[in-house]
Amino acid sequence: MLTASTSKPTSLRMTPRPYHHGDLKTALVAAGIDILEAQGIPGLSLRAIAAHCGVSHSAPKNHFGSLKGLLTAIATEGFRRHEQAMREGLGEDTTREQRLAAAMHGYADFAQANPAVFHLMFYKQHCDFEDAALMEAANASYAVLREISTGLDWARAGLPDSQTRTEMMLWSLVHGYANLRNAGMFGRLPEHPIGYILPASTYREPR
Amino acid sequence: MLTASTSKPTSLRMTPRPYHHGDLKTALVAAGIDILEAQGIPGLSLRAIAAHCGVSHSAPKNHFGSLKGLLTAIATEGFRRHEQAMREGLGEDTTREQRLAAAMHGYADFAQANPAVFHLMFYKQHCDFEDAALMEAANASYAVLREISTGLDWARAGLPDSQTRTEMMLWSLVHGYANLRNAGMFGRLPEHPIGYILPASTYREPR
DNA sequence: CCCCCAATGTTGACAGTGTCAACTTTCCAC
DNA sequence: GTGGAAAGTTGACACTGTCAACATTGGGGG
Repeated sequence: MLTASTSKPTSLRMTPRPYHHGDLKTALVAAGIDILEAQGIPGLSLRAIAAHCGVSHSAPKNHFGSLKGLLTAIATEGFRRHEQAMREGLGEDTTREQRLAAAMHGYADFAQANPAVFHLMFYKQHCDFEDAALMEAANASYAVLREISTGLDWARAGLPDSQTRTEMMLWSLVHGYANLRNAGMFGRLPEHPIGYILPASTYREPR
Repeated sequence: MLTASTSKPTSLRMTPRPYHHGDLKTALVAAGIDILEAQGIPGLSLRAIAAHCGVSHSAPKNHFGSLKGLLTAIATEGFRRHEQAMREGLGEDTTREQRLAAAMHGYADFAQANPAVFHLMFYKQHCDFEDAALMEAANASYAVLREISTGLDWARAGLPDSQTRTEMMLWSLVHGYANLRNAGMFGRLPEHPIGYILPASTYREPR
């Protein structure tokens, strides 16, 4: 049997799909995110991602070891974009409360726009939370909320760790809101943006 | 090769595993919950559940149609237990704020004690949220929080739907707290029970 | 009382999955 | 140049959910 074309080695300048991809690692993560948001986790498979990159089903193993490794890399990229989404609404000239509200909106909006990636980012069974890069990206994302809430105190007075409790409260609030909304749990309730259920001093009109 | 025993048809009174199980549907859900909490979602498979009940790999299809159907049934049972967990701490003689705090503790404790089932209950990709039984169980669970928060108002004044906003805020807060704690996101923060980050009037000392 | 039929379980097959071992191709450092 | 490591391919394996065809059981109408 003769292979029809693509048999010419390097004669013409047509770059006939080189044996080595060039930047397969990045391409796999990007393809994974695309498939994830298009078809959800059930449609995401190592083989589908590999095929999407025009590469054999076993190629990803060289870069990520296992499916969990690839999912961890996807979640890491997700945290980077998540952090970016939170920082985008942050003007330097606004009050601390307004900055906090903007970050909360960024948090919730990202979750709504990228539900599958967002879910992956916080699901232990799929990602390796021992991974250094993932931890770094996750901490960088949390640091946004942490920085902005510094000095604020909504937690009850008279208890220690007021700063920590404020962070936990705000994080829980926005994270639960994002999850419940993505799950459709607010379906029969009137629509209320995250700003409507934030503590009073962080309120701002939704855009 | 001879099968050792269980070859006698019906001679002795030993009930040699009758062809029909009797209550397979319930047994499958119970086995599913057990496997789910022991090995997480990756260990949960139709075939494993069937084997756990001593039944062929295809028997569940008669009762649930597909894997999604079985997972939906598991989630439904999860919501029933979830509601029960919330109601357990509710004494009739305490104040409304104390009752609310008790329900919040029940919510968070259930999530911590049954992380895999809890996760399943709020994940659209796995469950069929059109299922009538699931919806009924989920609404019954939400009704606890709804009943108890009636008349309370922590959301900002001057905006409409204060009751709805109060429900959304409390639900988001406890749901996010449960999820983040289960995901290990509070790992490096000091431990704070849900009572510590509830709005001031619902505070009670943790048991 | 008996027989038929619907409900319940079983068996075997199929396509699809992640993982691994053995192999080939390419590129880079010495 | 050349040897070895990195990158990609191929084929196999066990496992999964789903389906069609079949076997078994038990209950309700003749």
